[in-house]
Amino acid sequence: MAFWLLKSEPSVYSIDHLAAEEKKTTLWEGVRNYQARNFMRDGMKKGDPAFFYHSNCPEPGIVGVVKVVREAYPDPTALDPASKYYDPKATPDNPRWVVVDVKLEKKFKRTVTLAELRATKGLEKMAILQKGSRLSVTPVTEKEWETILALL
DNA sequence: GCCAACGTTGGC
DNA sequence: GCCAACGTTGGC
Repeated sequence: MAFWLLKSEPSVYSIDHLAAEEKKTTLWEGVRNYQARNFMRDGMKKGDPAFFYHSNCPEPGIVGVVKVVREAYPDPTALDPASKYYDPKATPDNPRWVVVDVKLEKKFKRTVTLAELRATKGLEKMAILQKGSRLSVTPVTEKEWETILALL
């Protein structure tokens, strides 16, 4: 089993949006970065847990845990001209972009803030803490996972 | 809103 | 294949 971190701007899609979904499940759509896509396509397996991270907001940080409930398949928004994620280079034969389905497992009672992550020993290597890191899907080690859960 | 860091695009 | 220009991200 592998551990992950999924980043989203809460003004676009927050953990509360996910909580409001029927079945508390959503497809992680709109990823348009090859490295992030490859993590979803090649790395994320059914049952893998992932942190839900809020970025670009007043209090950036980890707000909960989701679980992969369906492995990678073509991102329908890439093929939909009406979608803001539409990619004219994507075709049904070569969909280019993928999504996974994730289900809300737990919303934390409080946000584990970015500042707190930075101040915690053992998390220095996390992708999210690297300067200029913009990947929306990144792997987390088991140790990092447990370290973060222990902060709660 | 600023701005640094980064990925992508496209001319050559 | 290089690299400048451009657009986007995301913390502050």
